[in-house]
Amino acid sequence: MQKLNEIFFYQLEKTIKLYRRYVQARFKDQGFGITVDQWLVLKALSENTKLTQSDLAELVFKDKASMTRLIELLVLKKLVQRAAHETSRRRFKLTITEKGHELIAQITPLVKDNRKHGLHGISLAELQTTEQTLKKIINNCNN
Amino acid sequence: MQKLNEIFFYQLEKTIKLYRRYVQARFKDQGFGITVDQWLVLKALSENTKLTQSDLAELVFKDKASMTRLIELLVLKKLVQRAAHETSRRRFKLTITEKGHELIAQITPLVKDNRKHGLHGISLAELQTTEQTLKKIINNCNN
DNA sequence: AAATAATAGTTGATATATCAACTGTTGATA
DNA sequence: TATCAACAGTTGATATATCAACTATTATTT
Repeated sequence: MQKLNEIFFYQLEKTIKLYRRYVQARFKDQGFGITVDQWLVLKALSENTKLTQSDLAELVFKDKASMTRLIELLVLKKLVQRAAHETSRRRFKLTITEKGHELIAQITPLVKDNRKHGLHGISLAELQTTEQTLKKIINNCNN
Repeated sequence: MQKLNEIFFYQLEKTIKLYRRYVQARFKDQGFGITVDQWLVLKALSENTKLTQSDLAELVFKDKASMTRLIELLVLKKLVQRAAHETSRRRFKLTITEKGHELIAQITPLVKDNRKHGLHGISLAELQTTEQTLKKIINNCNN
């Protein structure tokens, strides 16, 4: 069998973990007291206010229980508010607070810069091929 | 800013998480009572007996404390043995037990099949480009 | 050789993730 | 409309990850 280091999926894992570590370190450096996952949820919510906790869980690849707790944290940090849902008493209406919007505004340049830094020196063609490969793998794993 | 779904690193994360989930499910289905991380450690050890716990931690992107506990589990499962190191009293000599070797032999076909399944329909050229992209990202994150 | 720094690994505290069982609510259907 | 299934979210138990502080040992410096 191939050595770990030569295995494609090992490299894939290595890449995303290093990138996450890089991003998390920058978040910390610059005094943003949130995790990458919390950021993803915040960003998803800012794109679409109608997302339920279950939707969010799926989006960031966690289960509902984890999402309950993650959102509790965002609420504790006063970045997100939970309110009664207009039509369903099962759901919550999740809204980003003023403080949350401020954080998003402040962190966005950093986030963009992280992506740019991570993708530095990679041509558009390479990137597109890579995206295509990822899509195929995603498909393969779903059946 | 782009939507989450259009962001390259989000796709990257999605890919590896789905693949992991896929592999873990197959491990479970077929009655292999180990996690993907435990498998990676076992495999790394089978490639190189001289690896220390710290080496292993770095290899699978965890810290030393996590590795201590992961190895404890492998020892409990009687897949790995800890013994005194020949030259250093700080280290352990980690060896794979007979049972461990058997597990490796049994799980290897499944592992190979998983990789094949995950990469189905991807050309060699695509794969190589993708690997190159990953390497560049890894480099970018390390400085 | 003595002092100091660096290394390998462990431990306890804490954070987070996952699972299964649960509540309450809504949707479907008979 | 009464029944039952599906759904949204929570909770407690448990597993795992991470951090910081620690011990013991080995390597380096002076």
